[in-house]
Amino acid sequence: MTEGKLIVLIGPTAVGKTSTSIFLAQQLNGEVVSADSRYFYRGMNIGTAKPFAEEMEGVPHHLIDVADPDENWSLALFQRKAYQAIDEILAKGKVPILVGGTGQYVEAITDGWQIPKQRANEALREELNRWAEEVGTEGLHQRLAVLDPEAASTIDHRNVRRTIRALEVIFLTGKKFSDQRMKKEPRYEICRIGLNRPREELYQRVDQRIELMMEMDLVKEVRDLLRKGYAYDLPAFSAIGYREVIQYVRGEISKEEAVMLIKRNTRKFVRRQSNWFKLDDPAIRWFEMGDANVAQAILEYAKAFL
RNA sequence: GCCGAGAUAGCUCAGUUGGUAGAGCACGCGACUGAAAAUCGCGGUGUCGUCAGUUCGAUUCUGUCUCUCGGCA
Repeated sequence: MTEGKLIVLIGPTAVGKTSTSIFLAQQLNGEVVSADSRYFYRGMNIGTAKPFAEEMEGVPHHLIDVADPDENWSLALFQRKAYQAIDEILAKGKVPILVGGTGQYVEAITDGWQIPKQRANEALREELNRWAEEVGTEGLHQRLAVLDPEAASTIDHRNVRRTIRALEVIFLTGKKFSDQRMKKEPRYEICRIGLNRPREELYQRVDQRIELMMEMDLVKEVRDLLRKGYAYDLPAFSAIGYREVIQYVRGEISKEEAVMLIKRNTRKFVRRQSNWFKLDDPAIRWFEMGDANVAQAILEYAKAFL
């Protein structure tokens, strides 16, 4: 028994999710729930390509500008807030449209992820990081292999970050990480709509978008954030565009290098995103954004689902 | 015009005491459960500038030509 119908719009950065989602919401009496890990943060607008208020054309958006850059959001917190937003929209008799972006976050909703309850513990993470420097990442991973062989087998031995998270959960809960990480039936009946474009075209759009970001003065946006007192090494500033501009602002690289790096890293990001949303996934109905009347075709498909 | 250095993967370059080659980046693929725009793994890629000589065998040695970059006129 699901709690309602959910439309999920997925696809890589710069494919055209924003305009499609707003069009769908207008046509279907819907509201947008963002599944983009960088839209949470207030003041991070240009570099994240966050939709502007005018662009939204009155369509309500959820989970955008809900935190300051020094508040650390997470998968579990996102999941809770997203469920809440979706349920509220359904209660109003409207159509929720989840739009992302962040593959892990989308999947947590669409695949009913049961996330280990243990929250992040910075002190322990620091301690484990120091330990990793002593015994090496291999040593850390071997420790995990002893405590939770199943988790160890799914985490690469050189991936310190994921190894540390698994150890953190085990140390703090006294239970295996692999036993606390599960999937249940999704809470909603889901219609997955994938937006696609040829890679080459996507890369071109990415490059153009980045030039535009520089014209809109991303550098000033970053300077303003730092001037407000936010530390340059906040997790939120690991976002593409921000970390490179921060390097530039701190005099570590030239502006040209920063732009080049932003382009390069965004392309890599496109590829990593494509890993979550696969073209041969039978659960996703893909639409080519270059085609004529795509928006109409997507609308028809969504209507048939509802 | 002369002298010197160079020409090897899409790019920057390494290398082969002669047995047809390898790094980084780019590019492609994959993992992902409270940092995820994060973090990490796997994989191709080549007439080794031209023509000739020496050699069983040349990308490697010799000569030649072409081009590039320095310096000197």
